[in-house]
Amino acid sequence: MTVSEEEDNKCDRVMARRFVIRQEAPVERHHLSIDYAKELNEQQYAAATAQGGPQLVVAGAGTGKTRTLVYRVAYLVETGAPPEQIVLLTFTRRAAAEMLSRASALLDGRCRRVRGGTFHSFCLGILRQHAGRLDYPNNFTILDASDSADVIDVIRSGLNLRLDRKRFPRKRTIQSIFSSVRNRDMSMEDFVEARYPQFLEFVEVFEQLGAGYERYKQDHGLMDYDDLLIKTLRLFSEHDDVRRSVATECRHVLVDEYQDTNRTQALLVERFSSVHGNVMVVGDDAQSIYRFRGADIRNILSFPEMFPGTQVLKLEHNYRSTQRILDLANLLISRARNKFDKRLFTERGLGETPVLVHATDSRFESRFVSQMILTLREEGVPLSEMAVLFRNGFNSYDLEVELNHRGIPFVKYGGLKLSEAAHIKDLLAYLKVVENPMDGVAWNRILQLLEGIGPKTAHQLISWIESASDRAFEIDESRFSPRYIEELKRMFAMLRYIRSADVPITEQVEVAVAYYEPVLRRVYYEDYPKRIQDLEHFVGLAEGFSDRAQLLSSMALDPIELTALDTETEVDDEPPLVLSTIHSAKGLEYRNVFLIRALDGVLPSSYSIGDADALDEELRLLYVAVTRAADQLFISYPSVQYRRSDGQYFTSPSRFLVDISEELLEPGSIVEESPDQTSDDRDETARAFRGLPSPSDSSS
DNA sequence: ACAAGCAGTTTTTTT
DNA sequence: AACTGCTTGT
Repeated sequence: MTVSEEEDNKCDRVMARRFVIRQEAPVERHHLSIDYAKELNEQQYAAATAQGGPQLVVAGAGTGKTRTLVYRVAYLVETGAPPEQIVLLTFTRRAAAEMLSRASALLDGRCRRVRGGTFHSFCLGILRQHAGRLDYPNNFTILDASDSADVIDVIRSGLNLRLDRKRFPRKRTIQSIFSSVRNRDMSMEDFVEARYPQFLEFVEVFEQLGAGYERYKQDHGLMDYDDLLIKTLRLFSEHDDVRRSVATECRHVLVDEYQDTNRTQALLVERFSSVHGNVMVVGDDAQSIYRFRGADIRNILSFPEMFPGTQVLKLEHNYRSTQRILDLANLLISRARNKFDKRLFTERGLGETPVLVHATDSRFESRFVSQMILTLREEGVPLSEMAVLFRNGFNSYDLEVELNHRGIPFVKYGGLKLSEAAHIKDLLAYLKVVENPMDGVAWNRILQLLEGIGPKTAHQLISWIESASDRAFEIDESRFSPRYIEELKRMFAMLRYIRSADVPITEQVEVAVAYYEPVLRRVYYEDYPKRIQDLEHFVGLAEGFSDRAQLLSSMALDPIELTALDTETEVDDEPPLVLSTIHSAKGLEYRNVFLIRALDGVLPSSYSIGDADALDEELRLLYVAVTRAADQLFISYPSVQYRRSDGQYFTSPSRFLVDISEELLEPGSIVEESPDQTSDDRDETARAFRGLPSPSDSSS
């Protein structure tokens, strides 16, 4: 590690460093097993076979971005890059896995060893190796957003704030403020002033809380999502030898969805590629939809400045959608305040005009969607080639009931995650304290599940556990109240067993579940059967992991959708219909797309009204939804909705959709045939909906 | 002093 | 469904 030192001082401005890379000798085409020029269009070919150096690929929706990246990986491997030195950073684990399996299929598995994943998981791997350099134990545990909020809550109660009846923000809000500030290079004060002016008086308290939060994590071996990125960056700047050795192993860095990276991620990309200088980022400024989480559109716009010598490539030929869908998409995006001078074109033909369907209420909307889906399936469209999209996870509850009722199998992406359900969090907490006995949040959770232990006692017990870390999991009977001592002993016995060597991970989970089940029955006496089912699924899931640490980090970084489990167990041969938030549908395509709840206040979200930038992002979100559709797009909205406070109320359709000409977006209404007109009148499904009205029946 | 239970409020989007 | 604040019970 001393070798590096004399060079270090010369180049402390890492950002400006430029490396000249000798280009690899051009490879003649007949040596390659894939005919890239034939498989790709001219623009895609240029991107896939580009030589080293920084490359920015601006790719509109449906222009074969994924395909290009897949061929890029194959090309790099074929032309001699060691697969394990190619790093493919994507937005979700799912995306990485899909791309790598497609690339592997092209080259008989030779791409298997390509490293791929999210920024967070890639950084986790680096940190696990070098945590010691940051005074962290290498078995540090990861806090998800609600764990962080719990830590913040602990700090807050420790601070003994005198609030004189002023409303202090909820722990969740504070957590998101902290995260936003750290992801944005902004001062706490500026951010709070801009986003939460009502809390401006608390800025000092926030600063104090934030400092306490950082200290607590450091002292207890905990990292939150932001730490995974920020601490990696810090590791690199404080230990240049680490930066160099990591970057040496990153011969080619490929980044998907670059428009949704934040400042930290952009800096990480720069560090990763700081030895070889081969970095290709792919993105579409029109599809930037993660501003709320710190994504900075300037990353993609100023990429060429950050990486001098960047070659910019564009993909504009859309292969996904028919022209009428693109016409609508182009119109929508042209109304964004920041105009994007990109116009998608297709050779797929005109196709069907997108429809805007008005439903009287959400039940009608659900019935319309289910009925159309059944009709389309009868016409030969597989369920899995159709998707229902919506703004918020809970927008599909009505529809889910209807789909269950009709026996239509579905998976939902973007709803509640398995690891976010309270009972799974409880179970994971047992494993977490065993993995990291300093994890006070996890202790707090499981201690309060015992009868007779509330916040105060839990707090005392945790202080005792922390001070006795060497004798952790042993109990000295005399110190504890007889009210809960027996329960406590039972729990510690269970934890000691899980902790003992040579217990396979599945057995650890089984033991924890066996212990936890009676607790669950008591705490969730109202709805425990469903929760017990989830636990059983979870036991099965544990089999896929080699050890506890792996299971825990995977649960934090790659959460499993709660509903995905239900459908997995059904012995349905038919791949299910997809329900998804628009965010989770990013990068995917479907033949038929239903966008439901296209209401003002939902899409655009009521939170964005009054903020021009936020509204713009909602518009891009709509653009993303529209461009998922290949063949047909149905947008629908109910004109009456419920609200707990004032019952039913009238709604208005999304402001983005009201003034669009009927040429581009055809209005439709739902007609219910009276039951006696049909042969099978008792059957609900026999009532036909006419989703696509002929011009004559638009009388209502 | 602390735990537990009840009622009313509040929910974006995600690693 | 989860969180907060309030009341009651030990």
